[in-house]
Amino acid sequence: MTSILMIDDDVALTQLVAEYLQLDGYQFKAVHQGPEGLELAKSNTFQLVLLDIMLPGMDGLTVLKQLRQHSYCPVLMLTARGDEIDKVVGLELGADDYLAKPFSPRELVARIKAILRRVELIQHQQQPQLSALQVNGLRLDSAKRQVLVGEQPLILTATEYQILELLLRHAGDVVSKEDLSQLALGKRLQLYDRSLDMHISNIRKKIAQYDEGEKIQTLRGLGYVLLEGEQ
Amino acid sequence: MTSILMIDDDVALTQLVAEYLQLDGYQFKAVHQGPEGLELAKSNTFQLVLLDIMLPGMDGLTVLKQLRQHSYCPVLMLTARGDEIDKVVGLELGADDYLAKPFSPRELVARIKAILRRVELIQHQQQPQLSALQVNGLRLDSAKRQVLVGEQPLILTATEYQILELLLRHAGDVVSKEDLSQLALGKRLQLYDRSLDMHISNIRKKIAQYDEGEKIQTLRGLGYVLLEGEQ
DNA sequence: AAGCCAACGTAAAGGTTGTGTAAAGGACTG
DNA sequence: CAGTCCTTTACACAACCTTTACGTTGGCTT
Repeated sequence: MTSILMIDDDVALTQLVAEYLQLDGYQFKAVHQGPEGLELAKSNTFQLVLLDIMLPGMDGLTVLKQLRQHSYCPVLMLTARGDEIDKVVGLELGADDYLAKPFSPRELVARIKAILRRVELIQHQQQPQLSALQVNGLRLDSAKRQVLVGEQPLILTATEYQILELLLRHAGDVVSKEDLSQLALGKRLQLYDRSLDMHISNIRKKIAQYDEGEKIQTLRGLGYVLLEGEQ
Repeated sequence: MTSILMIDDDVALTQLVAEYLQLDGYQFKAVHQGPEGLELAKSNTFQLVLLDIMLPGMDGLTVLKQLRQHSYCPVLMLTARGDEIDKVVGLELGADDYLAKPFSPRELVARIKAILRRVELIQHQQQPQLSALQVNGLRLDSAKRQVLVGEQPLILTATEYQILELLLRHAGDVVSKEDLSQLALGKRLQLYDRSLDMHISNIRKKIAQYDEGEKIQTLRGLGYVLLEGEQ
């Protein structure tokens, strides 16, 4: 059961959000004070925290900063309209996303799901027993931070390795460009941002030096898949 | 019991609509002021809202915009004749349909039923326990966003997949072209719009590569059904 | 039964959008 | 300040969706 904590002094808003998230099957709890929220968040019993920036008593950014000293728990910041600066600061402090008020419940749920899906990707990523795995002629050696094509080690940059590792660890699954960008490049995918495409292109080129077969398949509009050779 | 809220300052009209909808077995309530209607709509006790664009006090579009920040509740906009622009704006703000005044009760009821049916389709769609299902030689793997014919995976475009998934999830039921267009293509079905027909044609062609049997049956004037093999 | 017409099937053309990639531009490092 | 890496720019291309056009089908009228 996924539990979500909301820290916001707007009681009416928290009640509204409570309704929607409970409809979607989430466990939900709201508190209206910064310090109280911080304590609860630190307890690590919630999979996600919705955090308002404007809070009486203790600023949302302060809460975030202190929380990050204890916990990686994903945080979605809620900001009043036009707090551009706060957004930037929040993301730098380690917020996972931000959402400007007023927001639609639809949008909120979509953002929450996106974050949780990404967290799952990361956790899947970190399973140590999969430190070495082999797919379709590619061998990942995450201890050495290296990928082999056949016997040939690829000379990858740090970013290229991260992207390829992510794809390898989810071989057969579609990984969205949004997720790849956030997890490997550490930034939201912007319109007309082509850098991820370039990395993919470069990775393909390096693999193709040793193996002509198609490894990374493009799914237009969806993302990329690392093809498994045969089932 | 399905409850419908009508927000319209024309008292005579609301009484008329009340009669018809109650005859059809709907719970009905009318209010004549924007703010009051907004409060009621936000309470989520109604399955559908009929919303007049011309309202004293608070504009119907404003009501809609504010409602959408709190609720998914379906909205059918009522517009005075010739408010073409309003229609467009309303649909962009998230109205589900519009109906020009004066309208016949018969038409109103038809539109209401269409919207409610679509909402049910979507809800049915979202049931996660049905992530994998098999019908008549077709297997849906929604985790991988893939459909298999026998063992062969189909190479579908995003749109084709959406259409086929919708049909598969309602196998044995007729799905209207209007619904398919709105849910898979994201637009109302226009007169002489043949793009949905083309998608169906292409899907059939792709399935037929591996299985000659008739999967998608046309019901002239009604829509399409994904045939279940045997009962 | 013939004829009409609207709905549908689909090939081909048209237009739009996302992606591939070379090359140039920045940013950082030692 | 040279080298490495990441990003941006620019253009080409391919995939995709839609439109057009014409043929076919099925229901309805006369």
